[in-house]
Amino acid sequence: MKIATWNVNSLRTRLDHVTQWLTENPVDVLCLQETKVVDKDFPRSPLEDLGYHLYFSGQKSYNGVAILSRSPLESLSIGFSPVVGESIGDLDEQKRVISGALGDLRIVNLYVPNGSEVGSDKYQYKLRWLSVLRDYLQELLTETPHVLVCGDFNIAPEDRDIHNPVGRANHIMASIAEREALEKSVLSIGFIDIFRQFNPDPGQFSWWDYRAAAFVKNMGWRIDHHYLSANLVEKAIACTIDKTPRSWEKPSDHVPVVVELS
DNA sequence: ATGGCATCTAACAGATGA
Repeated sequence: MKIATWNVNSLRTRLDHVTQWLTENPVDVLCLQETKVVDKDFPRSPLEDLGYHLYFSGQKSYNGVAILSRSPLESLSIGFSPVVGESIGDLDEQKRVISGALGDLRIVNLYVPNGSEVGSDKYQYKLRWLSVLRDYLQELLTETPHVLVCGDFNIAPEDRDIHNPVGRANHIMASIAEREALEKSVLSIGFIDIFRQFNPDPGQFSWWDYRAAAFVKNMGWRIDHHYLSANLVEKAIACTIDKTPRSWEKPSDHVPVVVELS
């Protein structure tokens, strides 16, 4: 079974890329972020025609997440509050969390806040959001030991995940507090960054800035991830980054990351 | 280098992204 994650930076703008990629890579599940489309305008037919069931949570202009699955998902859950309760303030207003189950496997699709600049209000929001993510994932782990958490994390976990780590301690997506939050909310409760189980090398990225010809110079960041719960790691066969769509015309700035499970 | 580029909007400039 193959599961992919891809921040498409507007699903409607990238619809041809998504359908082309799915035609060439007929994964079982595709988790999308930054769909930027309200639910009533979600482009259903082109994706259903490829054989996918669609699950989505969108809003106008920003954010938005979706799961495309060849088999129907069970126990669909949108946002943090169905899992952690209503005491999370404004953290479900932005549509960043969707989850569903395939048998005993729970799949969680996340679009972690960007954070803008270190120390900004959006940065504090990102850290608050990650704090609630810990409660959310811990609760899910009590329900099933087989949890896959994927998405755009907007955090490069280590310096080898950045083309040039100089100044990263105060850089958004690599600051000390962000990495500590990722450690506390995901890694410390047993999740494994499965890409690094197969690929230890530097220079492997999932996002390249649109500016300064970053892609052709491979000046990227690895910020899109698949985390597997400890009980799922032994089922992992491969995890790969597909850079191909970044070279297509008018691409997303992110590319798909695919994990294969037995 | 507060640029460089892309996407969105009760748009045509400003917010957001990373």
